[in-house]
Amino acid sequence: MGVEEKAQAMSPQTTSKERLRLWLRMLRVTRQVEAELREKLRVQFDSTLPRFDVLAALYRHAEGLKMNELSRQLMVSNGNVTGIVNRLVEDGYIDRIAIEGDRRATRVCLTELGRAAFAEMAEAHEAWVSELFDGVTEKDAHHMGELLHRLPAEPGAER
Amino acid sequence: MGVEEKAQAMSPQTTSKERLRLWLRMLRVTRQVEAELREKLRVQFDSTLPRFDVLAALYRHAEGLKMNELSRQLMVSNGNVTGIVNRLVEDGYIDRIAIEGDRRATRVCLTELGRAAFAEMAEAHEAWVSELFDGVTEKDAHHMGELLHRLPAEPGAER
DNA sequence: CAAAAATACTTCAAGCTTAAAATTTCAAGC
DNA sequence: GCTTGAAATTTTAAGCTTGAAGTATTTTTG
Repeated sequence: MGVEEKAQAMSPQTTSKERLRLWLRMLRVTRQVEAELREKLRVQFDSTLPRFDVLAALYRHAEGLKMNELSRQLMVSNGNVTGIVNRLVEDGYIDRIAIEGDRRATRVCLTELGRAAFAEMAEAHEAWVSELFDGVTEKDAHHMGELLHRLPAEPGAER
Repeated sequence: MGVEEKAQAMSPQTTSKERLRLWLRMLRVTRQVEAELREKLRVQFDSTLPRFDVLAALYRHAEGLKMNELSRQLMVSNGNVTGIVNRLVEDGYIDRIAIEGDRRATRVCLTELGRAAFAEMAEAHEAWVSELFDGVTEKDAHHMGELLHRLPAEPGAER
C-alpha cells in the first residue's frame, strides 16, 4: 500500500533533495507561525515579536542580563539588541543598571511594569501556540523534539 | 529504561507547555540554520536570503510571476517584494515586463544573467542544507515531514 | 607602568519587513 | 459614459536586522 514500504537505500543526490525539501517545509511552517503570533501580538498588545523575545529572556532572569548575554541568548546581533532595549526603556518596561566594577557593561532588568506586562502576554502567547499546534500530540511533540536534536543550534548536535 | 514508557494522558496544561517548548525549539533551529545559510550566501555570493528566495521563485516559473503572486508565494508583504525586486532589477538579474491588457500589473522574469547566477547559488545552497541536516536520515526526514503537515501553512493542515 | 589587545557596547549604513496610505488602472452598475 | 468600487502596485513611516566601524573601558603583557 505505502509508497515506500522498504527502507531502500537512496543515492546521495536523493538524500540531498529530500533534506532540502524538509528544510523548505520547516521554514514555511515557522514563518507562518511567526506571522500569526506577530499579528496577534500587534493587535492584542500593540507589541512585536522581538520585544516579546527580549522581555521573555529577562523574565527568566530576574537578576537581569548584560547586553552581551541578551544578544547571545536571542541569537541576534549586539547592535540589534541596543535598539530594541532602547525602545523598551523608553516605554518603562526595563531598566539599564550600572554594573559594579565594570563601566563598560550594563545590566538590563525588567521593571515591575515590564514584569506585569510580560506575564500577561506570555499567558496569551502560550495559548496561541498551543492552538496553532493543535494537531500535535504529546507523542508527536516528543518525537519531533528528538529529531530537532540532530540539527544545528541544539545541544547535542555535533557541530 | 525509558523515562516515559507509558503513553500517559497528560493534562491540558502540560500539553500546552510541551507544545510551547517544541515551538521554541523549532524557532531556535530554524534561526540557526537561516543564520548559517545567510552567512554563506553573503561571503560566497555577496547575496542575501530574501534575494535568493525571489530568484528561486522565479526560477521555478520560467514564464515569470506577477508581483502579486511573488508576494503570496514568499509569504511576505507586497511592499517588501517591491524593494527586493527593485534591487534585483538594478543588478540585471530580473526584468519587469508589461502585461498585455492590464497596465496595473507587471510580470517579473529572470534574465539570462539571473538564471545563471541562481543556478550556481542553488547548487551550493542545496549542498549547505544537506550538510547542516547531516544527522537527518531519509526516515527522519520523512517522519518529520509528516509531523509538519499537522501545523499551519502546510497543505492538509485543517485551518 | 605604558602599550597593546581584548571586551562591552553603541553607532552607522544598508537592506529587510510590515501595515497603512496613496496611486493608477480596470471592471461593473447605473 | 460616469461613477463607484475593486485590484495591482508603490510609497511611506516605523521598526527590525546585520556587519562593520567607532568609543570607552578593562585586562594583558612586555
